Amino acid sequence: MTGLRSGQVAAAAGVNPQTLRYYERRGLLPQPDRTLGGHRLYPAETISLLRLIKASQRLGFTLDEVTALLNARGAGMHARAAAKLSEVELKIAELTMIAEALRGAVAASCDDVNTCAADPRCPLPDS
Amino acid sequence: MTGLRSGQVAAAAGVNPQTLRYYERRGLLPQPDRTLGGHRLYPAETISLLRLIKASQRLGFTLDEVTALLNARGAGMHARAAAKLSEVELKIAELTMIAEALRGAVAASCDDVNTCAADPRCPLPDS
DNA sequence: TTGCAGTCGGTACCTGGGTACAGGCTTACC
DNA sequence: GGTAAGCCTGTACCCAGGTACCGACTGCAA
Repeated sequence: MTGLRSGQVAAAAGVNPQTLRYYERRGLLPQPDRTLGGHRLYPAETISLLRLIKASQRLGFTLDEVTALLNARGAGMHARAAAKLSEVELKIAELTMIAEALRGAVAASCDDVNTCAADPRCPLPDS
Repeated sequence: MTGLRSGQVAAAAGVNPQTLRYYERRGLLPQPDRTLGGHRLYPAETISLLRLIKASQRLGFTLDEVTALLNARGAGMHARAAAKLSEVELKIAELTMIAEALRGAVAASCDDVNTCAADPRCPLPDS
């Protein structure tokens, strides 16, 4: 009966204990062993798995995508990362345009949105 | 009793009619005049106001921020745009690092997340 | 053996930005 | 004046990704 309790795992991975049960329901975490009394006993790898999930989220994957990623093997994984890479590149391009527009708004001394929007030099409406 | 009906305004601004009432509740749109029967009558400016709201959203402002923006005058507006600009620039920087990590993952032939995450060359866990 | 922290399952709630539906009224056109 | 389209209010629901609360039970140490 060895293993980590949910609170320990959650603290080690920097996650709310409720989130463990949530991930289990979503199929991101395998069902752990239990004590005789029904308390969960996690293997130590769960902590790195959680960190992997969080890292993938930071890479812009949704939980559904992470689930697919965790079940993927071989070229599937490769293709998904490549697909996500082009998504991220697209997003960077969009944000770059947005930053341009904002720089324009700052430079144009766009002081009052209402009047500025009426001004043809205002970059807001077309962005 | 002149003015535009909600359906006309919504269609002209490319917005769902329900959204007009939602924005009114949120304080983004002023309360319009009404017909004797209680139907809303919008001034024509409402259409450009809606477009301005949508443009601001595309610039990354939340509806709460747009509300504040619409009520702001002078330097407040300027400062907010500048603040949002640095937020956007930060986000671009984050996404750029993420793209780097993904390129790494693709290049490293990171075929199976589980084994790859255990591999010290895998860029996923630290991102 | 007692006491208390930790955990259990189930359910409800949160944020943001809307969208959908129900049942009734108004407006416009023929 | 009939009829259909449009609009009214109010309420409920959607998405993702959790978080909070409840009353009951377990585990562990003193």
